Amino acid sequence: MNKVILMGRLTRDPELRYTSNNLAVCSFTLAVNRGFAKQGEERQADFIPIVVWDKQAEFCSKYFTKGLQVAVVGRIQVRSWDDNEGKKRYTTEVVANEVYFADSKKSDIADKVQDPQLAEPADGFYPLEEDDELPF
Amino acid sequence: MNKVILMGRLTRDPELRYTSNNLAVCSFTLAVNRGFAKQGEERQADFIPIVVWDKQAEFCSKYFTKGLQVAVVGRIQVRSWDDNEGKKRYTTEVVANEVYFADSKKSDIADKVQDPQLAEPADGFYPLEEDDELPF
Amino acid sequence: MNKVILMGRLTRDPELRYTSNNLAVCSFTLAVNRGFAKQGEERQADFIPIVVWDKQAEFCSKYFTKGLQVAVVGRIQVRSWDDNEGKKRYTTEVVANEVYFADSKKSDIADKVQDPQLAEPADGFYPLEEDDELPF
Amino acid sequence: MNKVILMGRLTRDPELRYTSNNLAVCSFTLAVNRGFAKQGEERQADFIPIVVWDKQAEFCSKYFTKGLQVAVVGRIQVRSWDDNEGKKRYTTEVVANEVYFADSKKSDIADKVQDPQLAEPADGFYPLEEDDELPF
DNA sequence: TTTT
DNA sequence: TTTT
Repeated sequence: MNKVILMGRLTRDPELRYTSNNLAVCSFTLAVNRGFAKQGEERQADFIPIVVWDKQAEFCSKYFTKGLQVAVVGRIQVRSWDDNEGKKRYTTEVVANEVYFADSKKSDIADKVQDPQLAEPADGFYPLEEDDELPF
Repeated sequence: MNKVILMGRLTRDPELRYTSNNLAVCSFTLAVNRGFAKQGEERQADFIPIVVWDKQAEFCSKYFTKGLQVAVVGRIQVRSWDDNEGKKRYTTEVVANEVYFADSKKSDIADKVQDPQLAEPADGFYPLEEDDELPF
Repeated sequence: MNKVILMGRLTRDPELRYTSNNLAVCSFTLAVNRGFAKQGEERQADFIPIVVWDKQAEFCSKYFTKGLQVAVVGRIQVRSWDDNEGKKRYTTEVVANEVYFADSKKSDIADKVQDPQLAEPADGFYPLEEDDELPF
Repeated sequence: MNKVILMGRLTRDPELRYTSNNLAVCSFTLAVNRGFAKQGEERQADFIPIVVWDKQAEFCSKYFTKGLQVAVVGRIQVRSWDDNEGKKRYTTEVVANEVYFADSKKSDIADKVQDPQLAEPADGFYPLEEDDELPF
């Protein structure tokens, strides 16, 4: 079991790319605030990279914008890679398989969108093919 | 482990009451929409009763109103009681110990509220005393 | 958003039935303990009804037994029905779309099971047809 | 909102340390398997670093061992630091505030342990003091 | 008894 | 590199 639920704001507009296999991947960072502000201090936040695949990727790319408050459900993924000195590095991101508007005005969209594909979110363990590597 | 995360809208203004022990309890119902709308159909929803205790109860009572979109984290609780024919009945509710605005405009409040008590949410298994029965 | 994560023990062997549409449905109750025991007291528990559909239903029926510790991920569903006096009654259950062994010995099974269908859990909002009513 | 729920096995015995402020911190890595095995392939896993504070830290250090299956609830935390070339690096971990045995035999312990302190898990935003930096 |  |  590997479940993550986040609510936060996009730090930038999302980026949409395609794998060599022509599968859509959308990426953005969520600023997730921690608790309430302390007297005289700014609220702290965690900046968490999110990756979304396929139909959901296109949905995010179309409707999400910088500053928008959204909620996502997904799983934590830890990828390892070698830096240019040949040292092993680790990248952690949240692979989201459900995305929501957490914003009054925008959440009306969900009432209008009727793409049946969107009603069946890709499951948490997306069946990536050998060549469906992340394009970044 | 017993964890529930919901996002939905209040079907009415919340109700604030006090136990005989003078502990605040706030209750409301969340309408949680299911997936996306089918062509020509209305979106379906689950109507889920929420209970919040103590400081958080007063917070909800103060800031939450009918129609507002909010998110809650809590646990499922099943209470049994006897109806007037002496038959055992079951009531299921979500006891929330974290509450959030899922609404752009209202979520500004979190940046301004500085009650340190609110920064330490009551934990999921609230140490209710013998006489801290639900007042409803 | 409507997300539930539970870990607990089956109070009985699960029951497997089929809808008129021949879709498998498995149901059981999870006893989910609350926190730790108080001195001299028994641990309290919530008894939460679980419903599982399709392939996952058959999986549960095959491998789950009374007393086994398992974990489930799903959503809360509130169904209304009329009792024999014509009064509206409400039933709350958790519709699980991911199920796990939370038990050392049994969790080995997951290493051996290779049904690709099981790797793609039905999503949270199962597309029930008009006649896929719960058979109970 | 920042919620993580994981179930997996410890890759090593946990490590217990103390901050300069004498607060206990326990750290370990969870191997969380992804879905089911593919034909002829090994199951893949994510290796996720976990941090636990205070009473819970001492609990984990006492009862958790390499290979044990456990479940945790917490939040994702992203820390930044400067490497020895002065480059900004990011470390992601899960700060757990609830820990459970997901293992038949060990979960009996929870029935016996009666430390009231353990019944009140530290909340997700632990009020770390200025000098309660992670000791690693 | 239900929200947008 | 960060959001309100």
